[in-house]
Amino acid sequence: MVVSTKSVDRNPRAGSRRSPASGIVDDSPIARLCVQNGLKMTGQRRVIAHVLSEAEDHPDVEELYRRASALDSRISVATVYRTVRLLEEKGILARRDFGGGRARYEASENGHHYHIIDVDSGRVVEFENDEPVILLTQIAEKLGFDLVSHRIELFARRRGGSRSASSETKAKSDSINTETSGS
Amino acid sequence: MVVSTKSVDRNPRAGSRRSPASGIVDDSPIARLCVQNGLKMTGQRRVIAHVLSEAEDHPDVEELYRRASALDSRISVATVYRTVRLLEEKGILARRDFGGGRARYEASENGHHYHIIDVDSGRVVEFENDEPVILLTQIAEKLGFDLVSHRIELFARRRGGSRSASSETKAKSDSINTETSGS
DNA sequence: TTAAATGCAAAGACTTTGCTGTTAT
DNA sequence: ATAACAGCAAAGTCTTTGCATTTAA
Repeated sequence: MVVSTKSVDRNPRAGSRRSPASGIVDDSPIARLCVQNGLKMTGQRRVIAHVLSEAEDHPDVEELYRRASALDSRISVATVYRTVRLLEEKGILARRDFGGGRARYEASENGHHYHIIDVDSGRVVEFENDEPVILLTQIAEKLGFDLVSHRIELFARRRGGSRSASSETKAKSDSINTETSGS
Repeated sequence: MVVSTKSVDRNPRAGSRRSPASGIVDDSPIARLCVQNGLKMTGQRRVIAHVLSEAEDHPDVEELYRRASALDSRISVATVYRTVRLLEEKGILARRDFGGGRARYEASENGHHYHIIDVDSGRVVEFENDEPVILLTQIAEKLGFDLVSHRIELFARRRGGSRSASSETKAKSDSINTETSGS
């Protein structure tokens, strides 16, 4: 969906820069986090940061490369790989595994949430809920552990009717990645 | 640990066979499941089935190959890969992903349980608990889904004291696979 | 007898890396 | 000026597969 910010670059010295190849890439939340983490903001990195910030789904490297390339062709997949790795180490990005062999990414700043994968369509829906972490923390405790992190993925099928989600739910549907989720 | 059954092959026609190369492999629970699923019981498959049945941990293909080869050298990794894939399709094996790039396996017949990965040692401890599935089923329902399956992994650290697990817990510690789980 | 299974090596899919040139600071 | 970064292609890791051969049923 990529709704770009498109603010005009009125003041070149105000920190807001753009990629030499296209004028549509501006500073983004993730680009700012990069700076805060002492990373150099190259044109490529700025584009990738922009793509990541705009992403409302969980793109894999190939998809990120596709989107970034569309904005600036001077980007190689190696750079995308290196960038997501770096950003993951910095805690800016979170790597996900929804099955299908390739890693998928999303901004950490999106807050903590879980994923439910529609087994029929491959679509990923996010949801927030405090109960799992409470339960799992208790379980870990009973086993003599302190919970450091956890992973939950639900694989499910849309129920017949289309009863919409309850109020506490924020459901962001993924774009389908022609996923190779075959048997 | 591999505590082999070692029953002497007194009656060659009684269905209990062994690998031509070594006398220690006999029918195993998983071998029986193979037969029930109409699979041919070759010497290699019998050995692999035996190894899987004896495994108390979650070996990856390389480890399975190592253990199987120790019992019968006429086994190739390709066969191990093909076998675990086949057995997974038949529902006999469950594939796990504990992070680290390689798939790990365990017998499905071990029943439903979850895993807690010790982030310090890499050891995997199993535990049973009915609450997560109840909670997650409810959550899925609220989102308009019917839960098909789910995945839960806890990453945790042993708590200072060694307060043992509560009564409802069956903790099976994994052998450490020199896991490359470092970031 | 014959479909299934195996071995071996080649190939695939995804990811990392060595090296050299470029660039943000 | 210089450490970080990027591109490219080679290499690495895990897994699958084509093909000729063997084998269980």
